Amino acid sequence: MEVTSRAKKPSRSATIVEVATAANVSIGTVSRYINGLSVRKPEQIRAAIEELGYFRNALAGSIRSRATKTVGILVPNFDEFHARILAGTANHLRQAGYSALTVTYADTANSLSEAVDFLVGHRVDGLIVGNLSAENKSLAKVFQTGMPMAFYNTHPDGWSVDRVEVENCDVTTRAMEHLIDIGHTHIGIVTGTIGQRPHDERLRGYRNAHINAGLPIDPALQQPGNGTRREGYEAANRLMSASPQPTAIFSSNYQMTIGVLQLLRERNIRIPDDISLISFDDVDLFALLDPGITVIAQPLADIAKEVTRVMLERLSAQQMVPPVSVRLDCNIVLRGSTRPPKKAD
Amino acid sequence: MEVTSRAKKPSRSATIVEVATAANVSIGTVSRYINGLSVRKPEQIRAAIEELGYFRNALAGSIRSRATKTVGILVPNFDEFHARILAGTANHLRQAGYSALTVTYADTANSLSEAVDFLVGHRVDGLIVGNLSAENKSLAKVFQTGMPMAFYNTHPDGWSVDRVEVENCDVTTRAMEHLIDIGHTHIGIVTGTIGQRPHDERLRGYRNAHINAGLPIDPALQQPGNGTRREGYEAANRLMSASPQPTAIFSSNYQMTIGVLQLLRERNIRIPDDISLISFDDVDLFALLDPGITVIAQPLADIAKEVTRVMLERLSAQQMVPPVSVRLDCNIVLRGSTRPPKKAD
DNA sequence: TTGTATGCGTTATCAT
DNA sequence: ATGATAACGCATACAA
Repeated sequence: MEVTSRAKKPSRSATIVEVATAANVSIGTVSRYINGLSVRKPEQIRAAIEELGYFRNALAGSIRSRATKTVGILVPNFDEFHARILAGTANHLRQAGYSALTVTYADTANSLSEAVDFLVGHRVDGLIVGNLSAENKSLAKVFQTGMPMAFYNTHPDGWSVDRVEVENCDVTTRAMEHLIDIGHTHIGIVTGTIGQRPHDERLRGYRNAHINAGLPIDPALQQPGNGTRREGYEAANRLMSASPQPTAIFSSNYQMTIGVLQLLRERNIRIPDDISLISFDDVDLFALLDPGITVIAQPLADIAKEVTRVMLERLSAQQMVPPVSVRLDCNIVLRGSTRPPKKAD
Repeated sequence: MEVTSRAKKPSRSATIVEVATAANVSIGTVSRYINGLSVRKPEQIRAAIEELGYFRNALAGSIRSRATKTVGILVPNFDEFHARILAGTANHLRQAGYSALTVTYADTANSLSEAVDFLVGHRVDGLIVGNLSAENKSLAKVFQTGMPMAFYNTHPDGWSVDRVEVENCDVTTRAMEHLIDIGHTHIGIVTGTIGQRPHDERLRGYRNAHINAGLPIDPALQQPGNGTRREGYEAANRLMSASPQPTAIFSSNYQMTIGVLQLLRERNIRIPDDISLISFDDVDLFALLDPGITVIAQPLADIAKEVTRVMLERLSAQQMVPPVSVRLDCNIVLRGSTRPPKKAD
C-alpha cells in the first residue's frame, strides 16, 4: 500500500452521520451495516466508509448499549507465568467476540486501586484477576456491584466468587516423597510469601510429606523467599549455611528458583551431585539447564482455558448461578536435578 | 474490609447525576470535584460517591472531551523481550498521566487489522507499535489520519514516522570479529525472517565481518530460523550437518537460540568445547546456563524510555514537528560460550 | 465557585 | 429494511 500523504494534525475521525450523508442513507442503516445486519445498499455504505476513513467509535457505542464486549484482566506483571495465561485468555476471549483489556498493578494497594478504577471506568463487562490474595477496597466495591469476576491461582478470603486454582498441597507432598524415597532426610524449602494461599498450601504439602514419613520438621530448613529472585537467592544462601546442610531444596516458584540456581552456582554447589533441586513452575529455562530441573508444572493452558470459560459462562448467565470453583492438577516432571544424597562422610 | 453482600446481577453503576442529586449540588460541580478542581463542599460529594458506589464512566467522558489519555500499544506477543518493554512503557506513561491499552496480534494481516481497529475504535491518543515491519492496510489508514505513532525495533519502509531502533549491524560485526579474532573461520548464522529490517541488518553485520576479514561467505552456513524456537532448532540441525561443520554459531534472536541450545544438547555437542555460541538478546536464561551464553544485549529499559518519551513529546506538540529517529547501541556481554576452536584433527 | 444547557457519536425504539 | 428521534453519561461553555 502506498503511503503518500499524512495529515499534519490528528484529524477528527468521520462520524456515522457523515457516512450516512455520503451514502445517502440514515444513520440507523449505517449502524446496522456496521453491525453485520442486512441492508439494501451495502456497497454504497462500504464505499462511503472507505472514502471518509471512518472508524467506528467504540466508546460512544458502549455508552448507549451498556456493553463493551471487553473483559478486564488484572495481573501483577508480564512474567512468563502470566504472559502465557494472558495469551491463552486473550485468544479464547477473542473467539467469543470479546476483547481483553490488560492492566498490571504494582505491589501497592494504591496501584491496584488505580488499575481497578481504570478497568471499571472503561466499563469492562467482566474482570479476570490473577494471583491476587490481599483484599483491596476498590476491588471489594466493584465486587459488591455484582461485576462478573473470576480469579485464577488465588482469591481473597471469604469471597464467594468464580475461581480457577491448582492443587498445590498434595502435589508438593508427592514431590517431597520422591525426594524422601530416594534417601533425602534434610530437605530445605524456599517458601513464597506466607499468607498467600498457594504458598501456604505448598508449605503445607512440604510439611505433610515430612509428617507422613516421620521426619522432623526443621525450622532452619524453611526459609522465606517472598516469591522474588533476589530473596530466593538469599533464602538459598541461608539454607546452605544451615547445619546440617540440606541435601535437597524445594523452591516454591520459578522466580525464586532462578535465585537459588544463581546462589548454587556462585558457591560452586553442583546439581545433582552436591544437592538435589525441585522447583514449582516449569519454564523453558529449566528444561535446558544441565541437568534439567525437576519441576511441578502448572497447567497454564488449562488455567487460561478454564478461567475464560468460567467468565464467559458468567457473562452469558441469564440469572444468578452460584460461583464455580475449578481445581486443576499439576504434573511432576522428573528431570536430572534429583538424585540420592551423597553418603555422609 | 468486610464483603458482606453482593448484588445478584451486575447493577448499573450510579451516574454523575445521581451523585449530584445525593450531594445536593449540580453535575457541573461534581464533575469538577472528580477532576480535581476546587469546590465548596467536597466532603458532601465524596460521601455521595462513596455511598452510591459511583465509578466515573471514562467512555462517556472521552466521547465528549475527544481525549482518552490512553496510548495503544501493539505487540506481537508477551514474550520476555516485549514484556520488559511493556512494563517500562506502561510505567512511564502512567507517570505522565496516560494509561496503556495493550493488544497483541497474531501473524495474520487480519489479526493485525482487528487489533488496530480495536485501538482506534477506543480512540487512543497515540499508538506505539513494536516489531512491525510489514505494511498493513488498517495501520496505513490510521497513519494517514495523523494519529501520533511511534515504532520500536522496526517500522514499515518509507514511512516518515517516529521510531526507536537499535544498531544491529555494527554490533553484530563486532561480535563476529570477536569470534574471528580467537580463530574461528567457519561461523554459522541462524537468521531471523529475512525481509525484517533488524534481521536483515544482523545478517549484514555477519557478512561484513567476513568481508572485512577476507573470509569466504558460505551459503550453507546461513540458515533461516524465522525467529521461532522450533525453526531455530531446525536451522541449527542443518548447520551441524553442513560440511565443514561450523565451529561457532551466531543466533539472531533469543527464541531461536533456545532452539539451538536444544539441538546442541540433543546431539551432545558441548559449549564451548565443541562449538562456540553467541546470541542476540539477553535473557535470564543465558546468564544461568553453564557456561553462560555470550550475547548482544539490547537496552530494553532504554528502548521503553525513549519510545515513551518520543510519544509523549509528539502528543504534547502543538504543531507539526518532523519525525524523530532514535538509534540505541547494544552491548556485547562476554560470557563463557565462546572459545577458540578445537584444532582440526 | 455554581448551575444550566448543549454537544459528543453511537445504539435502541418505533412507526413506517 | 428504513428513517427519525430519544437516550446514554459526561465535559464544557456560558451566564449567574
